[in-house]
Amino acid sequence: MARTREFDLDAAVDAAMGVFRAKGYEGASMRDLAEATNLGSGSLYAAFGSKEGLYLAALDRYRQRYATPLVEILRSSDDARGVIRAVFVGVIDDIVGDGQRMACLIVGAAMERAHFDPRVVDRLRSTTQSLELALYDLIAEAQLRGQIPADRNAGDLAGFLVSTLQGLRVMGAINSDRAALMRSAEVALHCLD
Amino acid sequence: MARTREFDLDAAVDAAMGVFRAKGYEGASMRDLAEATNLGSGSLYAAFGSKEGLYLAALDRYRQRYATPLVEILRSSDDARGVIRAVFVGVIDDIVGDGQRMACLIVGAAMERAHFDPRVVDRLRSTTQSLELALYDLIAEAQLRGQIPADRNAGDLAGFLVSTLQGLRVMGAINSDRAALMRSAEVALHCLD
DNA sequence: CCGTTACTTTGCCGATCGTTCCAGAAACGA
DNA sequence: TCGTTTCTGGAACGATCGGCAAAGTAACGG
Repeated sequence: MARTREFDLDAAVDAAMGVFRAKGYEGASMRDLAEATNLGSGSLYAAFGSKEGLYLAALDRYRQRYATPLVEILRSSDDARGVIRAVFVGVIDDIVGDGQRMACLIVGAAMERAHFDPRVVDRLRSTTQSLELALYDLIAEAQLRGQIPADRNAGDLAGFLVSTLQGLRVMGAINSDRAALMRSAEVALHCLD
Repeated sequence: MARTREFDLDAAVDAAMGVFRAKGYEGASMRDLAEATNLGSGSLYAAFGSKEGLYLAALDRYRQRYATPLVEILRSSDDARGVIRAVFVGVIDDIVGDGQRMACLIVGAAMERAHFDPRVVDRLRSTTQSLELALYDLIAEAQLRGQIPADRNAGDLAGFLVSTLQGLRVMGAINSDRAALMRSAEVALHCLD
């Protein structure tokens, strides 16, 4: 055997994720990434293969850290309106929270990379679909209990809510106005009535 | 006097807009832009000052060409639901239409440039606000005529609809499924009932 | 027709891009 | 402790970046 890896791969991915959120894919240079991760470029290439590979790892980390918890919230309770509202509030707080960074790596990836990298598209579809599916299950069961009108199509509502979340992220990038975002979210929630 | 400008500035801006839509701000090089406009880079710098200046001109062109017509549609009729649906259908067709390009330079600018360039932010806010105002006027007058329930807040609805449009552009970049986008749009329109 | 003026092109600048490679450091088995 | 093996950081690669300056060219007033 021989020398073992010294640096923390997870921490490096986290740091890279931050750089990509702040500067985008093209705007982030490998030097930026090497500096942020406190690694030499050789180590980065040995670990991730290429800038694109590092970006995919950062995108996966973002999904795991910010998208998966939303699904878990949605599956944590039977109070459909309550958990959906909680998800919306969480996302809005995230948007307004750190105004410097790109709010959402997923929306950024959709705009900047989806047309060039099918692996990015796969990940984005997987994320939106799992979110949509969690919403669908939640809504469908609430309809069975009569908490949401049964004449609405649960799949349509789920897709609409996912779309609305992405819209809030865009609007938040243009105008980081928490109250305005909340008003739009409340209108969207009103669609469940 | 002296020699007059030979090339068509408008055509150059159009070509640059296409390049920025396809590649984003950082992804588009001045050589890409010079090639697309059939101009020397010197002419581009004489006319626009910098890459950022050219980007702003392209963004303004995009607003004029794709955002202003939406406002005009909204102000062209008293049939609130009809014109709003027409706007949504138009945007969705635009999204699905040319699958290669970034659907919307405005969303792309919001993600990639808003955090770096306040002049971009000004333009994005101006565009979303004019769209929101047109929607507000339309909805408020429809409420006076009893075509939309008067207990809804017209401003909230207008902001929500603008946000929804941006969300559709993001979802379209991830999955260019016209029927799915239309279903989400129909749910959003249902909020006017 | 010429002088002037402005526009266009060309080529190049220093800097930086993503990537590769190598010399040295460090951790293992023996 | 030593030899081997792997990892590390930084130097350096060719290419390309945004930007610029100077030479060349075309259109005007006179």
